[in-house]
Amino acid sequence: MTPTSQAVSGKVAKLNRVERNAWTKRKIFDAATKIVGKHGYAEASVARITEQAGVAQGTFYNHFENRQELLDQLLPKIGIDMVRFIRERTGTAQAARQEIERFGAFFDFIREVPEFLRILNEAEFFAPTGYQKHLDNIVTAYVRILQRARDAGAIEDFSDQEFEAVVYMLMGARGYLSQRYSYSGGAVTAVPDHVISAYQKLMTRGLFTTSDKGNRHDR
Amino acid sequence: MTPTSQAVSGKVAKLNRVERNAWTKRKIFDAATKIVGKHGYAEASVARITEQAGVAQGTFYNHFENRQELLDQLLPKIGIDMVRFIRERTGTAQAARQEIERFGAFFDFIREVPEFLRILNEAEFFAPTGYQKHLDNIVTAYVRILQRARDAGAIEDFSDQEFEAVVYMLMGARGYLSQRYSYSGGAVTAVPDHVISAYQKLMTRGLFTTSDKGNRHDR
Amino acid sequence: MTPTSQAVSGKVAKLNRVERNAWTKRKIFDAATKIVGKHGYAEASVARITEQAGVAQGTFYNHFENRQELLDQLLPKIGIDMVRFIRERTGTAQAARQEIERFGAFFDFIREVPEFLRILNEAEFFAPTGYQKHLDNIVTAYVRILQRARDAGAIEDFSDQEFEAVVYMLMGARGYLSQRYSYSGGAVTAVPDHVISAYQKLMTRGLFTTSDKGNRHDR
Amino acid sequence: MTPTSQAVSGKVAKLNRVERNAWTKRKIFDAATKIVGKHGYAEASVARITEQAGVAQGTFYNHFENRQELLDQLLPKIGIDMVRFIRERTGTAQAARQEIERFGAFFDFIREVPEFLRILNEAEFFAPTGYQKHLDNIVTAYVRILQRARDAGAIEDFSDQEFEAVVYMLMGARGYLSQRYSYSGGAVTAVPDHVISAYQKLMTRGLFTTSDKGNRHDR
DNA sequence: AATGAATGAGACTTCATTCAT
DNA sequence: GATGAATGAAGTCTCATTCAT
Repeated sequence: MTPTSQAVSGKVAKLNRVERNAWTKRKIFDAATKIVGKHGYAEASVARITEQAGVAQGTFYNHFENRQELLDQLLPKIGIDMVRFIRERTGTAQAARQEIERFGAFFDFIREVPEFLRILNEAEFFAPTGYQKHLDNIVTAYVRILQRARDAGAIEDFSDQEFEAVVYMLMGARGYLSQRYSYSGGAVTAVPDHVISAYQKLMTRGLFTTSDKGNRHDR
Repeated sequence: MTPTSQAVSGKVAKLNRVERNAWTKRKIFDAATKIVGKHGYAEASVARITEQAGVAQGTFYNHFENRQELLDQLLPKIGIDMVRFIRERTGTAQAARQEIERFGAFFDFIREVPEFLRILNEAEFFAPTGYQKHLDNIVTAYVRILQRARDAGAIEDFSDQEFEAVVYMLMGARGYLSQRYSYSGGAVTAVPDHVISAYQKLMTRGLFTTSDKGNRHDR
Repeated sequence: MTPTSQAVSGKVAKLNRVERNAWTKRKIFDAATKIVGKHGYAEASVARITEQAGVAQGTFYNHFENRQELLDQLLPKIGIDMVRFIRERTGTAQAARQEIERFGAFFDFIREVPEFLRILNEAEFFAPTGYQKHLDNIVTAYVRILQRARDAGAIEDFSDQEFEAVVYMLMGARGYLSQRYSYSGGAVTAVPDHVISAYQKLMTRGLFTTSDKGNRHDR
Repeated sequence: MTPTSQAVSGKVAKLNRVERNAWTKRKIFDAATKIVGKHGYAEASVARITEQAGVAQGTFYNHFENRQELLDQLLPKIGIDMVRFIRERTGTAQAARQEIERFGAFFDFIREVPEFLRILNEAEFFAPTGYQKHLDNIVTAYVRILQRARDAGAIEDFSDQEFEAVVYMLMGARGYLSQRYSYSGGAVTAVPDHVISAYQKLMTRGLFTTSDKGNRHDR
């Protein structure tokens, strides 16, 4: 389902009780990810999820308190995968360059896990609790990144409070851009170059010091 | 309901047929705006809307083909009010300053029409047709503003395609910021100063030339 | 609509009150015939009929007590046209031959007035009063025909009561045959020859004396 | 409900899951038969059927895809009962005599299963799929009977194609006769003798060879 | 006589959740 | 723990008819 969670690929011969239990729960979870990712939360009825998972409807309630509980776990789970994915693809270059790398990695992740975009975008309304949890995760991590860049002198003149607002703007920008530019004819596509360059100009100039002198006009 | 459309404040003694018709449609429309704004699209059943409007359920279908048609009209309608509202509050200062004025006016509008935020945010899923229409309206208008600023020399180095991406980023930034900072304890509040300053720094430096020299450090 | 009722083909310049009244009623009637014939009684809502007729819904109730009243007039009206149509196509040959002519003329009428079949078949449930009226018309006329044939010696051995039963059988046979053999690919088609020959054998031998001697083996 | 399916006469103490399931489905089916038979398809709303069956509306959809699916099963199911019923009452006499037996048995069946007539007659419009299935069943079986009679020399001069038309005529005759003569004052009654004699004369003389010599005038 | 907006009952269907087996 | 039938509330939409203009 996600790059880091290799799909369970078949019934293993012998499982103890705990393993069987976890395995069933996992089947349901993966089924939900698949369905929400492809058809949206609204289509993710318990009937449909359990059918996809190959278990009975009643089984669902042995593993989750209710439908909402599962739905609220979806985004934070994948969100963590995303953070790890992006971190792994961010080098040790200048702060401004790193930000562009993160931006690109975000779109790479969308193509890697096509379910993510839909789960992210709809979560706000269909899984508000999970959405909030995800946002908190991202904001916390991102603000820390900005703080470090400020400590390193790559950012000046922004307070911690302003950093939070900046992170929301970055997330908003990515969210809207991904919706506009990640799809084409039903398929998930790479983001166009002019979008990357626009982001680069706006955010690099806006956020980072140009004491990485000269770079500004090189681009 | 909206700043420019003063609420019909009571049954006028005599209305001809056309007026009565329009008045009923308006009652339904306003009821829907109120309900979606307060409780979201999902709660905006025809039963609830017509009850709020004080008409029978069947009456709804004399004025709208179906529930979705009404829902899809909500956002574009208010969106136009918003554009007008912002335009009226934008002066003739430098382009960068105007952008900050627009940003502030956007948040003023949210407080003026508290329904807007929810209608905007949920429209993407519950009224996709209307959402798209609204986006098109905004992008068209906004790109034109940016082009004029470029013509005036206030923006350099951005192509038309990049402008479109920029507008999506601006909209995304506002959308996420408004969700984070416009509410407090259930009530709609003014956006904090540090959010405005963060936006100002990021966008002014990122988008506009500082050939309005020196200004950069004045702020 | 029917062969004998030439469609009113346009607004005549000046009509007095009575004529205008009749003209409106006629428009509604024709619209109903068209709709029921093409889409069935179930689809013939007052809204649809009046729309087709080009009048307002309320106008309907100036001319008909209610929807059912109109519906019940449809079949008897066309039924009379049918009787006349068949009579005109029945010669003065032997009684048995005349019956075959009537049978053929029935199918000719269906092709002439394609609305008839549907109106006839559905009337039993959607316009029972009209259906009964139509049946009575047909039975009365048909029994009289049979009686005359009996008087002429072409039929023996059937009582008046039996004649009524025979007429129901003839009508039933035609009804079922028309449903089975009058349509082909959506269009109304001529009835196949083997159907006519089957009818001819069954009814001629069954009903009429073969004192028209030898004929039986001629065919 | 039907002669061959004795009604389940009360909740049996212990039923396993499969049996309980079948029992519920059966309750719904029987309720529908009763309602359609007494009040017609149009009155057979899911609400009414489930109320009659003593189950919740939602339960209906655990057993039938939708309302139409059940409706379309009604006639073929009873139709099969009818065929069996008639076959059991048909002896080994001459072909012509057997046909009269079948005719009489048809009317006996109507009295045995009073729901049948209404279900049959309305099915054409309210359950066309089921109606077609029923017709096919009947035509197939009936044509075979006629073919065998022809093989035995009891019928001459009819082709297979003509047989099909004949069967439609027989069915039409029965259908119309049953509607006319099976009811009296709301109750289902035996068919009058003169109807039987009329059928006997028409069909015996029309269809069968009188090489069962002399018989013709014996009756 | 014509209009057409308003009415409101009632239809089918979906779905999260429960619970006996 | 797994099952899946049962539940019943709630949703959208249709339509014959009325009535003020």
